[in-house]
Amino acid sequence: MDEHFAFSIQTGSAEPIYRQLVEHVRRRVASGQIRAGDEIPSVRELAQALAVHPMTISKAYSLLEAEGLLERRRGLAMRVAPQHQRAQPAASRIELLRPALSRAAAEARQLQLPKHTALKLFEELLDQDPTT
Amino acid sequence: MDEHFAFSIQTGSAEPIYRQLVEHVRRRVASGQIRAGDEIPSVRELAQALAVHPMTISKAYSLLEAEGLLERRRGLAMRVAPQHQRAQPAASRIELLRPALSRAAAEARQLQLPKHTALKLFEELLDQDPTT
Amino acid sequence: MDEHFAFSIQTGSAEPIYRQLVEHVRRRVASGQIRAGDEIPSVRELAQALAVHPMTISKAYSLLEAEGLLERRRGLAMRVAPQHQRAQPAASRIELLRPALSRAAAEARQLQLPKHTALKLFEELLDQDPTT
Amino acid sequence: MDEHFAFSIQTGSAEPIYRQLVEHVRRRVASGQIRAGDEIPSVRELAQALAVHPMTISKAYSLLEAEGLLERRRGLAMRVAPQHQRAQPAASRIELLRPALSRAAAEARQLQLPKHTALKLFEELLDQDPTT
DNA sequence: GTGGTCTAGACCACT
DNA sequence: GTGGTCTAGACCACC
Repeated sequence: MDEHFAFSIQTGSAEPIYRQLVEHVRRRVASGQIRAGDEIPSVRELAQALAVHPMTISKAYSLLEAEGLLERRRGLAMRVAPQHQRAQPAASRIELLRPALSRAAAEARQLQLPKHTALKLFEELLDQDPTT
Repeated sequence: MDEHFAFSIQTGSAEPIYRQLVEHVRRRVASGQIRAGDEIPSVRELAQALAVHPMTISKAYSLLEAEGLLERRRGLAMRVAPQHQRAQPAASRIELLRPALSRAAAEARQLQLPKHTALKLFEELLDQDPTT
Repeated sequence: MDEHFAFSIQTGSAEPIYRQLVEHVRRRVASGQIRAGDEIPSVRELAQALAVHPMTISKAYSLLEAEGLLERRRGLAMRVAPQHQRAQPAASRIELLRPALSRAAAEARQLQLPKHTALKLFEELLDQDPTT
Repeated sequence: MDEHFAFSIQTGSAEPIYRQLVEHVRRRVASGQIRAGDEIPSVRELAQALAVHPMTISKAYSLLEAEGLLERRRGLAMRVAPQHQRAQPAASRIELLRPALSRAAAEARQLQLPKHTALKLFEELLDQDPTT
């Protein structure tokens, strides 16, 4: 299962690990890569796989549970809440992209970069190898 | 002079004030809006204008000095290092945009958004009111 | 651990405490007394041991991180960057001595002291009790 | 006269300009390069030559006057106090070198450099071009 | 006037 | 527990 999930985190990043996990899961669910009812890796399992403190994983899962995306089942692995909305339409998913893109746009303006230059870079980056 | 500089910070942001300042100045210099040799506002002056503690400003300035962008002159206002590269060409400035845009691209991929959808949003955001 | 580290500072000195710490750590690492991967004392711990404000320690550590010598790990103690050059060979360490010695040489010349006189004094001082 | 004096200061140094001047003069007098009765450049003259604020020069001169090395004469240029001890013997001059050399020795010990290595570097530096 | 250093202490975020 | 950020304010040094 770990392999299908392919959680990836960057310990050196400015973004805290638990938040990287939360947003990662949100996007996976929104895009339909993880579906309602799917089990997710246990805290310990994932903690070991990512070489992270279990409490960090736990915190992320708790937040996702609080927002109703995950569901805790006593003695069993957590799973994506069945009643949770499945893959959202692109029109809705796009809103999850807005914050990051809005920030990039603000920086581009401050740098006084021509619009086409910024767009060209973005297009290149969208085409890149997903591991980068 | 404050008006020409128009430093802007957001106190509620997750990004620390001192770092907002650092990156703000970097972009201003890279885009040529502040040029080599220009004096920057004094610590106290800017602190008062932004309603921030002087040490916060000082910390930002110190970091910019450490990276060679600002120059300290004892007893005088700091200024952009004269030997510093002036306004960088777009080809170079674009590199300052890459991190933010790279992150947005990664998110777009995770959301499995069609390329043109992401590009369209970015284009819209680039056209927006430069309130940031 | 404090004892092994034996950080020493002089509060009365003209050199600021945080800089004394920075250079102390640099030399310890260069000489191999502290090695890549070693943890350094926590900010609070060292602050208490030296009877100094924690922020002063923090400032020193931040500078060492900025130059890539220390590595920050969120929620954990900082440590010497693993990828950092371990103990440097004498040929390289000597460069860290050059500034202080260069200054002394300039003064000796201005004083028009015979070379052997200056050298003799230096030799004596090198033999002295390492109280510093 | 400026040429014979050849005051040299480094504005980028950590040592304040006024102190560089004070110690420069002390060493020149101690070594006999400037003798009792010699006139020194006026504040304005030297300030212009060094591109430094006149008050900085004035502060240095005042300190030297306070320690009895210089003498103020109304309406005339300051001069080295006639009663001031002329060139001091090497045995005495060496004491002026001790602080800088002591510091270098302490650093050499912390770097765990072999004695002969440090001595060799010092010897090289003593032989170097005085302008360095 | 300029910036620098340090202290005291609150509050936050992360592991 | 770890470090980070910020404020309030004192005191110093320099120009």
